[in-house]
Amino acid sequence: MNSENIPYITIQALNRLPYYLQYLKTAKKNNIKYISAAVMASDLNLNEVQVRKDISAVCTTKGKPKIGFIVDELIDNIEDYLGYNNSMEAVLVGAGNRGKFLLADDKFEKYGLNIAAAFDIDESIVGSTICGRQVFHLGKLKNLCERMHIHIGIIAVPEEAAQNVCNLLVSCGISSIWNFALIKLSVPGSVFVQNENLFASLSAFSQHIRKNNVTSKIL
Amino acid sequence: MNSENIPYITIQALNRLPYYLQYLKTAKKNNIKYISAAVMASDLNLNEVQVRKDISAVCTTKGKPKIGFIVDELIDNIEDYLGYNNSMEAVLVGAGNRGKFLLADDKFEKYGLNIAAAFDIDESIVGSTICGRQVFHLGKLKNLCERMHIHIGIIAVPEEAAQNVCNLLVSCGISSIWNFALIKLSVPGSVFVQNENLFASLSAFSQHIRKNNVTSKIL
DNA sequence: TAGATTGTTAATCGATTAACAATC
DNA sequence: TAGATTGTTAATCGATTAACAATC
Repeated sequence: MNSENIPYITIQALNRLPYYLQYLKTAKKNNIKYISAAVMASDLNLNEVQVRKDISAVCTTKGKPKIGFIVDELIDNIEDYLGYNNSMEAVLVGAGNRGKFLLADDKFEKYGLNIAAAFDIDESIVGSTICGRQVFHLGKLKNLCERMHIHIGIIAVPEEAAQNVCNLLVSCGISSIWNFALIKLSVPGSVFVQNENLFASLSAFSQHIRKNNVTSKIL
Repeated sequence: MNSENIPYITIQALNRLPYYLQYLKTAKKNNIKYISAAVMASDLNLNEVQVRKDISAVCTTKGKPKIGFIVDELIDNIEDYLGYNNSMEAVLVGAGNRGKFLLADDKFEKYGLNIAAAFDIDESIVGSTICGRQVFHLGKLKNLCERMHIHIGIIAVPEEAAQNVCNLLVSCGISSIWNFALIKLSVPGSVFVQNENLFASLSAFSQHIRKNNVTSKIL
């Protein structure tokens, strides 16, 4: 599938794809060859029509009445869509607590994001190797980005430093930024920023627990 | 604010709260005492009415025409809502790559989630201390949960192990689970599960970049 | 054939945005 | 007072769900 043909789907649908993929791979391991949208929906606690719509938006394979979808083809199609076979090179700024888990979890690489190198200014980290990636001083960022033609940057520094790091990345030719700091970055119009909020889900979790007074109910 | 009075708000609004909070704290540092919804909305790239609705859902403080809201009061109200002053004790299962960053980032504690201890079965990790928290063998889970009256569990193990760990947590009296594995856990009706999908945002990021052919445009 | 399952069009539901009256 | 800003009611927009015809 070339990138011109990738249809845009909603963020919500995109969020469901990793669950479909994990589910289908488990099914495959259990030697299941065919699967219906109804079964997937029920196992994943989703609406049946939603599953069918998501599949038809992302997959070229068609389901067959009475049979369903071919598990192998669904897996291939979703992996294609998510870019498994289309790895992107990125640099990570901030190799402290926030950034380290990006280097550690190999799922990120499987999802098509390959972190070429990490950068920091903390002398106690600079020069070390984390999960096979070297940590360089921030001063070396420009040289490496240009030499390796990297145009994706990940910001995993404290909020106070994020805008400055962002400016530096932009000056190094970075055109897409994945931002883990909780601020709205100012960037030129040509630069794309995707914000990540690690605390969103924690807030929802906390709210539910407090609301239901879970602790005091149990005690 | 006691937990009976916490109004439910939408997930979307909840996701915006951490941004409001970070923004307001920065404003406070810059000695800004009053702020209008319009200014907040513009700085955070949000709709003005949305900001006002979120504030009125979460805060007891009222804005004043021509003046706006008192920054200090907004901060206090949002922190109360998010449970800063209402810490919950939790156990973490899986102190490998996935789990470590939860121990490392002190923001989680600030958001009201205090991880009392971590558990694993990997003998190379068991017995070590990560960011001040001891890593115990999974066999000691029940004893600790009961002794410390802990009812919140975090699952940060591989997908294959997640359901078993979940069952174990439930048998230890855990009633709320924050699940980082990409599977739908089977739990008794009384147990609450919040799923976290670290790859959702990465998928959206990848989609945008591929769609826009950013790399090839630049090269 | 009968019936299970797909794929799509129409209806519903919920969140966001617009319009506007109230108020300092 | 005039005008900036709030808070709320109504309109819009978009995602989810329901209904149903097509098909193996």
